[in-house]
Amino acid sequence: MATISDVAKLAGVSPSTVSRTCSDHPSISERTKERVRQAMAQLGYEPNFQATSLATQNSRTFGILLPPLDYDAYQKSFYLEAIRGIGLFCNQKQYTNAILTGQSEEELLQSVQSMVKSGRAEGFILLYAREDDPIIDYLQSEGILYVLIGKAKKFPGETIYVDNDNIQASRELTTLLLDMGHRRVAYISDEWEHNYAQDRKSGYLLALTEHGLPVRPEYILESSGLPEENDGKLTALFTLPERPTAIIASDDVLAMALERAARGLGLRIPEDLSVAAFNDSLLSRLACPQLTSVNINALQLGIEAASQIINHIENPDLLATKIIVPHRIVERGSCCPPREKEAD
Amino acid sequence: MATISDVAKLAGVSPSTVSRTCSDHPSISERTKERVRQAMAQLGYEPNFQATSLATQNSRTFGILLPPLDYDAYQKSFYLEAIRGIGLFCNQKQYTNAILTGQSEEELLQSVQSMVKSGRAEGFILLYAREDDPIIDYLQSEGILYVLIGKAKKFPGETIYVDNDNIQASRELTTLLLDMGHRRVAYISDEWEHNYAQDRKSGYLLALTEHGLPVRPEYILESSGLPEENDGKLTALFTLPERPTAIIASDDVLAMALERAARGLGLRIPEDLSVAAFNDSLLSRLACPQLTSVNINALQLGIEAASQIINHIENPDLLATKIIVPHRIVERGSCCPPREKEAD
DNA sequence: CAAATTTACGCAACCGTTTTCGCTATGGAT
DNA sequence: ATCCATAGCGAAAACGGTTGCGTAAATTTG
Repeated sequence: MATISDVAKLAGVSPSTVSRTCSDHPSISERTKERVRQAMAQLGYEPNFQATSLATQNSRTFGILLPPLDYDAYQKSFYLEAIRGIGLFCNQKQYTNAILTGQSEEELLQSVQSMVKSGRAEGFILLYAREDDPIIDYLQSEGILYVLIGKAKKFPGETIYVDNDNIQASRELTTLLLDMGHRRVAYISDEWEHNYAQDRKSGYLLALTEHGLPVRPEYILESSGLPEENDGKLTALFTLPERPTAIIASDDVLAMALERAARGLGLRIPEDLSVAAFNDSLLSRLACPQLTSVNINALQLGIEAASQIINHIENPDLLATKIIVPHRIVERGSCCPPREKEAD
Repeated sequence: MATISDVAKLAGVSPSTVSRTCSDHPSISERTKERVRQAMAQLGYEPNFQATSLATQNSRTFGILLPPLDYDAYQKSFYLEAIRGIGLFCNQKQYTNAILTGQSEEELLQSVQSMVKSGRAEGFILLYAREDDPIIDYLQSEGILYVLIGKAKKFPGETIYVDNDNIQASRELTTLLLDMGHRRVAYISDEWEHNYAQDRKSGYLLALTEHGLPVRPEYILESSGLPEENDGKLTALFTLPERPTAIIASDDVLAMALERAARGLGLRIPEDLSVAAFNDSLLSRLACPQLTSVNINALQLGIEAASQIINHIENPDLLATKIIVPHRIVERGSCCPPREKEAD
């Protein structure tokens, strides 16, 4: 690899002049700069990354935190899309990102601490947001920059986060069903630990209230674990004396599991049960009938998160902002008006 | 952040002694080492990463290449699992990984070149393998270390790759169907550009031949693009005078799309059509009936790839090895013996 | 007990940049 | 002609480590 002094020699100048040429310093004449640029091109010179960051004391690198071991979550395309968005933006801005993951929360925390103390990372993007997170506590207490994808619960106001307006999205989705004539709409979520599920529930509740409908606790299912494990609870829901005619799932995967359970009980979709969900993953296109789902623009969530963190790295005194990425309800065949006799 | 001389002062030794203590150099007495270690612990010292890599001329970092823009591929959980495996191993070994992606192949190539020339990466893991890849050409011509997940076609023998035995897996899967009594088994793949699809086809062909069955070209569908776009071809396949009674799909997603198409033509699964696929993603558990699929252990593919690249970074004269990660056929409800009248 | 060896550590050079400071021309003002 | 800015560039000191080499003290050897 060519070094700065190789370039300097070839151009007949000193290393400092080459360095200044790279940053387009005004005190170098255009003539000299041109000579230097030619030499750089000729040698295919690119400044050594470690030397630069040692000298400037910044690493242009941040970590991306995947949630610690959570098998099924990893099946979800959301993370990959977000990562891709982050990667895209990084490449543009000449930043580097490092994926961090661990078997456990402690392992992940250790990696984070190590990245910080060794000066490798200038900040972190958390691909998840949960209520009580030791990692956030650490970052917050050390004053380390981080961006959340999801909603900040613990230190809102002082944390930067990128999210959808999940309340609004859920409200719209619920309203869609209500406007079709449904009066018995259920809500199911699996990841209670992830804050966005709570917002989606809030939006659901809001829409019900706005339409003057009562909130029936038996229509709200908040569980966790593999889809299969919920079959019992789902069966209970669908065999209620007044079973719901429509249901909102906080996730496509959950919706699919739910459809399985419903079909097992002889319910047809959408005739007997309308289903709407979130995330608009490939699944929603593959389901029969295709699933009405809210597209949350995961790619753009990633891009915005990267944009935010880089912006804050370069301008440390910027205030904590909150970015809302738009959503889009994609209507497909899984929702239809309720049958006459079942309408309220 | 504490520096090496902070530690040195506190321990009453020179920086070199601290450095040597870190690497457990034999020429430092155990007594002194202990004093230094205490000082390190007290200050929470961790060597500065950029300084270390500048001095030792190695960055303990490699890049992970996602395939350039390929919308649907990103929906697949394979990449995420592999990334997670890589991340897990990296953290253990104190290595850093950087995700690289781009809108186009050129963009990605540029990022790779930049990583190399700036000394940021010591190697790359390619999460995909395709026939004619300018990136591989570049890496090969510059003698840069890389590990493929998938099968190396262009420079086998000189490239390190981690893969499943796709031929064998496909052969077993096909045999499974043949042993059930199926005689008209079709094969469909979408990603012709990815080499593993070709191995899966080979395994399929092999099994047919071993059972003395003819290869019917009309039973082999190799296409690309979104699942929906294949509907025409699939319809043609299923309305053949002698339509297949079983079908192998190179991917779960494809299998789901295929089931949609089949159901649209009134075929029931598995009674009228047995379906078996690859990848064993969450999808295969969510399908009705659940899908028989080959689990390829994506997590371990990632782990092995990381292990290989780190091993080769640290021992540059190691020979190119080839790692085969075991697969596992997960039998679920989507396959059953053909109905009498349809059996050969 | 002197010589030779080994042990245990420090000095200083180096890795490839950035950046402060200072030097040397040059040109304009006086 | 003298003085002062200013433009344009180089020397050298950081940045925080690693490592070859030198050397004093401790130990072994003859």
